Amino acid sequence: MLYRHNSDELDNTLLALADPTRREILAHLSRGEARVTEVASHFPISLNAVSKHIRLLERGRLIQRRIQGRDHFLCLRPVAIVAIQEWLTHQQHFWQVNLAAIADLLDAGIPPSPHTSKRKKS
Amino acid sequence: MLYRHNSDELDNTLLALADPTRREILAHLSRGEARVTEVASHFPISLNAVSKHIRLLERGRLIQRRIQGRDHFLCLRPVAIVAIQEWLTHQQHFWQVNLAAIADLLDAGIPPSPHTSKRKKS
DNA sequence: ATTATATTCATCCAAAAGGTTGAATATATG
DNA sequence: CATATATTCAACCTTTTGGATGAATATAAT
Repeated sequence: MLYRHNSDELDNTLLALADPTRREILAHLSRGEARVTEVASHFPISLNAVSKHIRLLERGRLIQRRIQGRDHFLCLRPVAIVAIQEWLTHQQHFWQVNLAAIADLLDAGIPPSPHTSKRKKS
Repeated sequence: MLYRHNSDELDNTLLALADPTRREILAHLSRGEARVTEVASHFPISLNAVSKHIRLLERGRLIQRRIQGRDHFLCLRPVAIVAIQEWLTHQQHFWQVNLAAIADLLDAGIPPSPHTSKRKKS
């Protein structure tokens, strides 16, 4: 990625989501704000490991931190999710065109060639 | 991630999306299927690098490959996108509750405190 | 003032990502 | 056959992840 350092925001958001522990942290925070130690207590990994996950979630703009004394309260920050959904919706425009084309072929009785559709191996 | 190896599918899909080159590859494929070399010609990196990106996109179930002679034709595979959107929608249910709470506070004239949520920290 | 709690920082490690180059493997084409 | 093309495989390098542990820092409580 030496030749491209725009779109970092979406990168960071998607990367932060691409880990089951971090998604679980988000799920916990969806039930209300919590301190770092509270969050960490639900995971079999070290507090420090959770602290690192939280940093990545912040980098992805998925959570935010409010420091009060020695406690760091975390809460969700839904802005980034909207950005992802916008991107997905934009992509899906093309993808659904693709899907529609496949459906048309099937509808016309053309046998599904190995590429255009593997459609439900069901 | 020694303690958790379920949910790998979503992991692989999101990780595959968390790179601008790979998202550009998807954008190219959204305009129709293409061979590996055709895709690679649009990027300033080596063919091998693109080949690796393609492997990650396959692992994320975002594209599929049809081999015809020496040519490998790639096309989009929208299934995974649906999985992501389902996950996002499920999450957003909670997140929008959170947003609604913030909106309520603002509506009541409470100044936006840095943490955006003074809901029961009991 | 001392101790306990909450959190990060620093370091280390193994594995993976993202890139390179060079070789191998098919498959077309002359 | 010989050669060119399409693609992957195999190393290698550097940076980042995801984990661990131990030390540092800041704040709270006794």
